[in-house]
Amino acid sequence: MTKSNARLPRLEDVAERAGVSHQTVSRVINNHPNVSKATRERVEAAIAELGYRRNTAARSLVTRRSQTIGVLASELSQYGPSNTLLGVEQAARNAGYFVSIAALKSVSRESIFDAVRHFMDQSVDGIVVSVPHSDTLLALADLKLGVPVVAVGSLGNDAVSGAMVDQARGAELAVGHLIELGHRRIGHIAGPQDWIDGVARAEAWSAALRSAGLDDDLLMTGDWSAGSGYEIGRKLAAERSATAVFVGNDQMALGLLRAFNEAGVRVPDDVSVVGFDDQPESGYFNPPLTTVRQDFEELGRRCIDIMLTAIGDGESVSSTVVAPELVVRQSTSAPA
Amino acid sequence: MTKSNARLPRLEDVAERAGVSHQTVSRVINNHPNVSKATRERVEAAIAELGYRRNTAARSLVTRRSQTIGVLASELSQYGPSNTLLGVEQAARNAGYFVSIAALKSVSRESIFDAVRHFMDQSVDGIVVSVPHSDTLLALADLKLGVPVVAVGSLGNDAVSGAMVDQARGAELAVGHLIELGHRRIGHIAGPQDWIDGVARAEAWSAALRSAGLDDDLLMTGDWSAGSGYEIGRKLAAERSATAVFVGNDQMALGLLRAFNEAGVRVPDDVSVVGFDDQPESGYFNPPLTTVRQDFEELGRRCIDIMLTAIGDGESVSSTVVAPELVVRQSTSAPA
DNA sequence: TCCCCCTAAGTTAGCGCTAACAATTAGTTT
DNA sequence: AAACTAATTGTTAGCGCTAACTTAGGGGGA
Repeated sequence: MTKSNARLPRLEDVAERAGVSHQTVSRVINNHPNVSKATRERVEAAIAELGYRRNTAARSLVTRRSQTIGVLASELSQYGPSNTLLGVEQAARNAGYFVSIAALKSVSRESIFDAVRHFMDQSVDGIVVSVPHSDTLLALADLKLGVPVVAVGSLGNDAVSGAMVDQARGAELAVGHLIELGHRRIGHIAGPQDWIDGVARAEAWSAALRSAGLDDDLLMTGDWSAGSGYEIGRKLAAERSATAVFVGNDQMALGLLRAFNEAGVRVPDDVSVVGFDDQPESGYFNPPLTTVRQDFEELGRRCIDIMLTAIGDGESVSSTVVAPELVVRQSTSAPA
Repeated sequence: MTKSNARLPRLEDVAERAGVSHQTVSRVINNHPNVSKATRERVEAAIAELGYRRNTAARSLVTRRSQTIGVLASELSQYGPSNTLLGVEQAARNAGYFVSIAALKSVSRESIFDAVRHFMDQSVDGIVVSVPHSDTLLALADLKLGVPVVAVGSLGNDAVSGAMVDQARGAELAVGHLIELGHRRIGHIAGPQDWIDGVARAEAWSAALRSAGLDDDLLMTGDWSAGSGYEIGRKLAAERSATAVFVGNDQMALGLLRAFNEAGVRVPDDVSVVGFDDQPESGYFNPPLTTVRQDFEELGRRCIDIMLTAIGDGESVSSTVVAPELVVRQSTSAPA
């Protein structure tokens, strides 16, 4: 780790010091069998003494693997995606991989291809795609990259494998909670319908209502932002059509809460609100938000599990569906 | 981009097709002078026809540069750090660099060394450190890595260069605004005092008060979380010592707002509150939060500017201090 | 005992690229 | 036109590593 002007030690140097051939050293660092215990120890000592570290470029050149996983991500400034990245990075680094990142400011075919080209230039061993737009996956499936692609939040898409939080279950939990409290008119503020999760939650909301014999006509669509939740909240406050709202994420719920507060609609007395995500702040909203918790880090870890399997470098994967959890706080109660 | 079982084309193949030597092709892709226009065009055509892409590993092996910048980051799930990463990634990719990331779950000497070792194994060309603890920089300065280190949020530390948002100016803006409104008892909820920004904001708050002839005795310390803001808010609500509070970040401000609301303290009628960061949600707090905006992406971009200069690959840098901006919303007013 | 086989090493040949040097051509200058 | 210079292109030698092959020693079965 200390800087020095002298050349860094290489296999040859270690070999010389240990009195073996460079190939034997290579065998030791790659855990090949057929190295006697005595030599192995001698080599390991030499490695430690010289502070030898393998040259990644040379290794990549000959193995044609970079030990690097590319993460293609968008919306990185948001809670979910950034935590997924955290999980991915942690698991990948633990497994000895480098994590290269390409963040998309805007999601378009062009920007995706750009990022993918970037990764191919780096000859990544695999690409984790954390871009929650449904058409992204299709675009990528078309590409036939020659390396495994694992997607965050995609099952049901045969072209690309991935891990996901069970969105349907989460929505069920939220809606079920409201129904149990006695609500009969339950609206939904959905996320954009070109987002996988946006669609999944809206569908599950609708299914849960119908299977309880309730109407699913109170559907509105926002863009995940607090601002859009606020706008919709103003309308909702004027109409007073629902006694409860299941909101697609916590940020829109925050906007909704703000609009209700301004309009004198009391939460939960007049209207109950359930969010989705459970960001760290949600417990301090006004009132503290009942919401559905997603374990994004776990999601990221699972993606790497799948990736390692695909690369042929890990155990087979147990499950690719992460269970969500309902967190009840003070934004829900029985209807008046 | 299409997968094929055949070997990818290499310099040699392009050379053959263009009827030149492989070295000439190398000259073209590296923009060397002394290549005639005619040959350059011929080579470029051959490159396009074959879909040639340079092999990074081979190049790295001989140049001893990886075209990779390592980003050592912590607190990535938060708004500021994740947006800084965004700016870094964008600028680095634009400049033709790969971005490798190591996220720290906990900040300790051990975890930092681990991450640095990881980067050295990858032979990154430089390391951007986005870890806001003051002792991190010291630890890194000790290390003498042999590659440039650029820190996010550090001036005044001679050992490591970096870009920063002008924290003092930001605090001045916030406190100045409160003083102008007529407040005389202005408290501060500081961030942890082992964070560079936490210290800087607290000091500037204190300085601004004193230069206006006011007392700076109402200082409390949180941990940046909404929870800590909430706890402090409960105390503050009971004491009623301040007519205005300058809070170290927006999340703590959210907790404070929640505590005040519970305790029946009206904002801004009873107490004015100013935050710091301007997260996208802050405009939808209850009430919408007056706060100091930081341009994190710009901060990240500046870091890469500095890095490129250090690597010897970019123009010299104009300024390394990013100006913050006061955003006035509804959480501040003249004292009763 | 001899032969076969298995283990533990060593040797050789690139991976695809760039830097350094060598060679050729064209363009001046005297 | 000879002799020099500058511009352009080609040739050679690795960068540090691993895969594939080769060789040198034992141990066991006939």
